[in-house]
Amino acid sequence: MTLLVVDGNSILNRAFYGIRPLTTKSGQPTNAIYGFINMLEKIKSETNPDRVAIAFDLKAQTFRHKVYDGYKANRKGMPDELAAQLEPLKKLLTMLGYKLVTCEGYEADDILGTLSKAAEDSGNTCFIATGDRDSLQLITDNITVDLASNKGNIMYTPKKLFDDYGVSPAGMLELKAIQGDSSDCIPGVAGIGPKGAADLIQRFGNIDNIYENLDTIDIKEGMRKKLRESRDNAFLSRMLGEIKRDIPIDTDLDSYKIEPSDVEETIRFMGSLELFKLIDSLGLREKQNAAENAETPAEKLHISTKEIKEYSKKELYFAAEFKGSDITLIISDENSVSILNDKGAIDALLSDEGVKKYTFDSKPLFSYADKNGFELKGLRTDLLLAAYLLQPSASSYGLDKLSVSYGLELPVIDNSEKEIYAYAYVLPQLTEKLLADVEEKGMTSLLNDIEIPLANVLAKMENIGFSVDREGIKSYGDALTGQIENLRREIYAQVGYEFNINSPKQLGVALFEDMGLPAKKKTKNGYSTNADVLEGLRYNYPVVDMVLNYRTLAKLKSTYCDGLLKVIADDGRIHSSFNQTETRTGRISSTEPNLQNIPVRTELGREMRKFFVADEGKVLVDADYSQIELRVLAHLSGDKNMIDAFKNNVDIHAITASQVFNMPLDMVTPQMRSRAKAVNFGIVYGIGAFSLAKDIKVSNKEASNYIKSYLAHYSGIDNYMKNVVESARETGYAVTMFGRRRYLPELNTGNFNTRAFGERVARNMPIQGTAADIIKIAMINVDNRIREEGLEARLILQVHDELIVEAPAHEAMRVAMLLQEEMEKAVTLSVPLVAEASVGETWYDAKG
DNA sequence: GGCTTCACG
DNA sequence: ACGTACGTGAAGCCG
Repeated sequence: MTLLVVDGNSILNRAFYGIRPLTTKSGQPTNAIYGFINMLEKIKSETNPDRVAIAFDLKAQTFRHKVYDGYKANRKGMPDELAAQLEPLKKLLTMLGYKLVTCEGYEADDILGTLSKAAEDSGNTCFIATGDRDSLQLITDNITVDLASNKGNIMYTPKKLFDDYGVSPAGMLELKAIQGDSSDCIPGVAGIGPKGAADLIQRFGNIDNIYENLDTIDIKEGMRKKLRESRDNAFLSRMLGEIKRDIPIDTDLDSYKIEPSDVEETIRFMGSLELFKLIDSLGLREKQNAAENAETPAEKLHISTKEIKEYSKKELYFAAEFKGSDITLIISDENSVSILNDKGAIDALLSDEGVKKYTFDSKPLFSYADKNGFELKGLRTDLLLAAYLLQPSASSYGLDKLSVSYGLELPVIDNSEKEIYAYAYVLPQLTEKLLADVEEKGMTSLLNDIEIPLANVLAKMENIGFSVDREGIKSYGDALTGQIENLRREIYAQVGYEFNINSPKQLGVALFEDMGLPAKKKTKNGYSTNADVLEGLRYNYPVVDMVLNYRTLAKLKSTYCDGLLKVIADDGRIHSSFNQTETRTGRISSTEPNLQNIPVRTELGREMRKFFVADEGKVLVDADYSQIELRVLAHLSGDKNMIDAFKNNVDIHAITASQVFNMPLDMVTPQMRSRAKAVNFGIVYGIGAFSLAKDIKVSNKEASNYIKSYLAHYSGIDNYMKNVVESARETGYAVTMFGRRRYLPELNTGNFNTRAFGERVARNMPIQGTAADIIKIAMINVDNRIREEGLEARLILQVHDELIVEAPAHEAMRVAMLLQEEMEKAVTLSVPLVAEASVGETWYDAKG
């Protein structure tokens, strides 16, 4: 028998923060209820339990006011929107037949501990579903923790736990004894964090061992001292952190059978919460019909798997799994799922144009093909990209969620727990539904002609990487370390004592209390110490100047020097990941590392770019768009003045200044130009006088006059901005020139701030998004041209309005021309698109 | 894990 | 009267 114990509060929290706000027409929030039931269904499908208990904390509602030791409890009180969902959820769970368990005076953890022990003691298996890592101490061979994390659910068995943490389940508690846990007010050993704790427990097993031999074990003296001083806290922490396993609750497993109450009543209740999709996905209507007809409910679809050696049909619906350089295709094949492992057969299929391919997430396939020296041909769709276009604001695009939201039931696959088999199986149905949706919304060309070809380009960029000068970065970093240490000493001398300069809290106290500097802003945790605030003080207080310099250097050292050194691959190059489904506007993003925010604005930071180099005998060709967002705005708004300005190829910020300040062009001062530039940026971002004033340091009144004057001179833009918000409110979304959408439920909320935010986004997204569409088109065309012309050059990086190509030196001029040409003619607007290219051996030199 | 800060377009 | 510009990612601190 299998018991599933669900940590109700933990899962509820995940559901609440993981699902976008949903409410009924009357305003009752429902997102957490919806998310909870979906997650519960997913967990059940993973664990297949025949008994289910759902544990709830009794004191959850009281966190809001709870105070520990004079500090506000770390756990925030439940937001009202969440608290309002707790009782309806409990009622619904009960109607669906689940038993809820609470226990006065104990936490939900203790319920998990007690029930899992009861299950194991009676010779059964148990799954614990939670988002809280505390429960990992409960794991045994018969007790598995299904941990909900940002990356999906992870099944923690003793082995998986050891792989991830290097300790046994009991070791988790020992870890906690040392590192503590502030959210549960467990002190631990002061000064030792997760790393130190893990090292100690991996080497010595538990704190009893450590303390019995404290004087002789081989550890640093500092650590010995910390351990000695916190001895009592360590043992206390272990006691506090230990989950209880014998609290007074019903441990008879048979009490936890699932016994649904009246289906009709349940449907009515869910209907009142407007959870219609859930009624369907839980199959309640079928159950109701079945009950009415006294028939047995439809059985779940059982599917078998079979291994195959080849595949001969002309339509291939499949998911791919990668392990190292190995690939496996899981193919949806009539009433079964076929597994194809043969690399030769797979490569042949993937490169055969005649085989129409439908999959989810094509970038790894393009990458695989590129690494193996062939081209992926015949790809008809990528459902991940389709899902992104349909819902660009989603946080992730799991096939499970997708199936649920399109009303598809995932089948049970014989002899397998692998979800991917079920996902592969539903691909044909899902493809049909998703593509119909994409077509209906007018995004078919966006998907087929931009996003899918772009996935290929991005895969190749990831594979190629960017060559860097490792030794250069190291010595630059060493120089920084010296300067940082000097600054640190001087700051300590000025303040009069040592503290952690990296801690905004400690720094705020040092500057604004102990040194008595005039404080400006406060954050909710203390004084604000950001550059904006400190900048105003740096010329009067040398210590502030030092802190600002310290911050600059520390950032360069930790994020850029240390950060980049960590990710240089064996080939001496940095292979960033380019994410195509991350941003809500259509831009791509770059991670591990982020190569789209390498410093450039200050000379010291810009030095960093000297370490981004071309290989021996090659050069970098860098081209960027000039004012692409303002040009897009000119086009979208049709404003005559701005279109003329761009047609005449004048300095747009200077001409804006002359219009806003009502001056002849040759009378515009640099200050006026820079203020006009800020207004231009502000317009693109959705502008408010207050923020503009803060940005350019003028009064609110003055800023508001600038904006008025701007909109009077560019009346086309004024009109456009009004219309674009209105149309977004009516249709529910903002849209780019190429039909890319961003849904804006914010526009119809009652909250002023939320709505104002929605309005700014409605103004900004079409501009930023259209610019993103344009450079994507340019990337595809550049990549094609390079191949058609047989050049060795390769596109290696995109930074929103900038493309970088690495090319043999002799191709430099040709590539520079090609880049400029393809970027400028990517689309035709009512103003010219202008791109400028330059060449150099490093990124520093190649950037115009 | 959330907050603050700061790097980019 | 509200609170204050769009889009990202990484590092470090702390409850």
